[in-house]
Amino acid sequence: MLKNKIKTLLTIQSEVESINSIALSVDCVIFGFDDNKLKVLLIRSDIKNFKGKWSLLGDLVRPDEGLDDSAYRILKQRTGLNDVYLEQVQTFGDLKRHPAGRVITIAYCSLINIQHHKLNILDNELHWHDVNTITELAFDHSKIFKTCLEQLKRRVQKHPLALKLLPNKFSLRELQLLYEAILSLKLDRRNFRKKFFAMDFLVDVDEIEKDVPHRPGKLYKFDYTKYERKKKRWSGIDF
Amino acid sequence: MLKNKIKTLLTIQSEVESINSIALSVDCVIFGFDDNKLKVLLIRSDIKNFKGKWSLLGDLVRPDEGLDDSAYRILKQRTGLNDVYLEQVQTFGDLKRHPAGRVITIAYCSLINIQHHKLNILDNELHWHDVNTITELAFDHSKIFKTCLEQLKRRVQKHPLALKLLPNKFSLRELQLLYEAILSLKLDRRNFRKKFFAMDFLVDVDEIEKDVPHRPGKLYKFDYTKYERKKKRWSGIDF
DNA sequence: ATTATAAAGTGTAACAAGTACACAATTTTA
DNA sequence: TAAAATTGTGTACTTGTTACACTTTATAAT
Repeated sequence: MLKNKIKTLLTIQSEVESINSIALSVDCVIFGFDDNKLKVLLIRSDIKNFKGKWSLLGDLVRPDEGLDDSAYRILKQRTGLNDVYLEQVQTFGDLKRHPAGRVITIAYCSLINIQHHKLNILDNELHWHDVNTITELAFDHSKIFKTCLEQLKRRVQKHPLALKLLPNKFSLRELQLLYEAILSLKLDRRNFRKKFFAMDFLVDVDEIEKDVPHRPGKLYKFDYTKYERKKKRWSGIDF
Repeated sequence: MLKNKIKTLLTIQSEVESINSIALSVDCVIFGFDDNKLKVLLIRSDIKNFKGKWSLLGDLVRPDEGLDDSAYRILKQRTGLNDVYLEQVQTFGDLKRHPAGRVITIAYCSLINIQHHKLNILDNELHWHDVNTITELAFDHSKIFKTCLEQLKRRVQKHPLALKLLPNKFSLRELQLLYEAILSLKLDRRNFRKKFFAMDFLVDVDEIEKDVPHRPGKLYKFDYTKYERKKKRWSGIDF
């Protein structure tokens, strides 16, 4: 009996090594916007080789969950948020990327509103980092982060994604500072406003900014319904 | 001692069951251009559930090979070609996408010159299909194919990828027919030529078309070196 | 040889989109 | 009440995109 059990287990061991020895994880690049800076949420690595280094938030994919579900689970666990913007970006599978063996990871990009009332980063191993001060991260996370940031830069120029980083109501100054932070460049205020108004997705909520040490600006919200309608009407080649 | 061994093996068993029971494959969407039509290379599925259905070319990723390497291996095996354009597109991991269990797959898009002298599709289970006549494919391959085709449409508008589908020397008519096939629209000949010449990457090879039943056009080749140089100079936000 | 056919090769005007740029009005703070 | 900070607004210029027609050159058919 015992001999049999050992035999079975040895078979499994060999399967692990020969067939199934690729593990699969998801890593999330979670962006936020605070203090007029684009930030990314990182956690201190607890893995021996990278002790003390910062890393992306990730976990192994469970055999019974979809890939997106896995990313949503990680986000929910770490931020408490449920309905967030999430997009798969790229899969990374270099042979040596993980010291524990062959682990390939699917990178997701997430955009969250850092001021969201439900957002609570309790874990003090977690920290929001200015994207411009990111240097070395654990594993190949620098590469993953760079890839996601570049994709974000590309995407915000064609889609109104960036708004996911702002509160529901925002001023045009906030919106412009956000774009400037993401793209790391200065934009012309008049042209920026003209462009956004021309899109016709901003709704004047008839309120003004509070607690600003200067003339307050009007607040707007983004009409996602209108946007989705218009997007469908284009349907075809899109960017 | 024995007890210890069993313990180790049991740990491994539990890892297999809880963590590691996801298999990983690569599927290639291989595009070609022939008879003024955009084509995709498919193979008849040998899997029971999809007997007779066409499917993309894929294989399991080996534990000791990189993801791109895996895709290159598949291409080499099936087409005999070595240096082809390859790009990772997206990873698909729906729970029920494969009848044999949990298999997640990384989709690659490849562009090859169908007239390449080294290209030989010996296997008669392989066939080039007009992309416009693709209906139902095995597994979730219709979805994967659609995703890759859409990405191709987007990419060719900003990058000169499509040229990988043509022979080294080509006429402007061939080039335009190629773009029209990919984007499924008609383009204005004068504007098309103007745009391409303005890019300044086409080199007149001082030859003309042969065996065409009309006035032959000049042949050009694409200056990749010049293109790469210019691309680096933009380096920053790119599409 | 002559003619029909098929596509090559070429430029300009109209329109749309993007950029550069300056001043008066409003609110807070000192 | 003056200074600071930012809102709010329009126009001229430049660049890119689209629409559009005729002459030339080679082949194929008669």
